[in-house]
Amino acid sequence: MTLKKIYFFLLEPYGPQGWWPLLECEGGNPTKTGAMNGYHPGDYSYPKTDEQRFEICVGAILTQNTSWVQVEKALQNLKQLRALRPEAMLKLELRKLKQAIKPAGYFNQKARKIKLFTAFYQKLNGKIPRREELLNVWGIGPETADSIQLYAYRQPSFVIDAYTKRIFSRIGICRENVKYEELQALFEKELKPDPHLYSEYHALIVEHAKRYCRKKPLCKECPLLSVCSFGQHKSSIRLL
DNA sequence: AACCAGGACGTGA
DNA sequence: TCACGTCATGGT
Repeated sequence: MTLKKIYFFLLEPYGPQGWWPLLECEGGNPTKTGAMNGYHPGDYSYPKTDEQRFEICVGAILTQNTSWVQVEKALQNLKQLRALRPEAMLKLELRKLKQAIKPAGYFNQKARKIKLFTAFYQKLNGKIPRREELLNVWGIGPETADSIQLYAYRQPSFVIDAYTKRIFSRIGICRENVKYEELQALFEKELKPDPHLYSEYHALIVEHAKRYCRKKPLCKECPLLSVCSFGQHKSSIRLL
């Protein structure tokens, strides 16, 4: 009940976020960050094509510990090179790949990760990968695996990230060093396994963390002020 | 001019 | 298991 209530507390002020952002989609909205056209609020029917699915996977790797604006630039470069398809990506010279994704940082590691993932992706031949399979690919950790599951394949895996831990530990629901699978299990227990709900919730969490629940939080006008125990003495509603 | 961003891996205790 | 160092660019 608590987690579902918080969901609506976020949805009301922010509205549907239109994740996962794509380079382009019909009737998409401009990003808040860059000049892309890929947010599609309220439309959960993406990816519509296999190219979009692959683009989401690559974006999920590129955005590891990196802001999305930088990832947009990298994706644009890859698009320019026509490399946002598995076959082309595997053929692309390693140094050209590194050059293209340089804006997103960690380009040595990420180039290798993308190559390895692409080989894995191609072997799937359209099948949906299991979470364990994804985790066995070098460079795919829990968050990236769940992002791919949820946004590329519409599987009900709840994505946990640093923002999720920050927000929900401040609220008082968990501690700040809660383990990934532990917090994920809580969300997946409290919420029905609906990919639309999971997608929207995670996107809202990111938006909320950027707007109010920053490192230095802006608690004054926070929409969650009434349910948050941060900096207060009110009894916490700790579930973990 | 530090600090941070939609993490993951390798290492040594 | 776990804490810590490393990877790298660009925006604020």
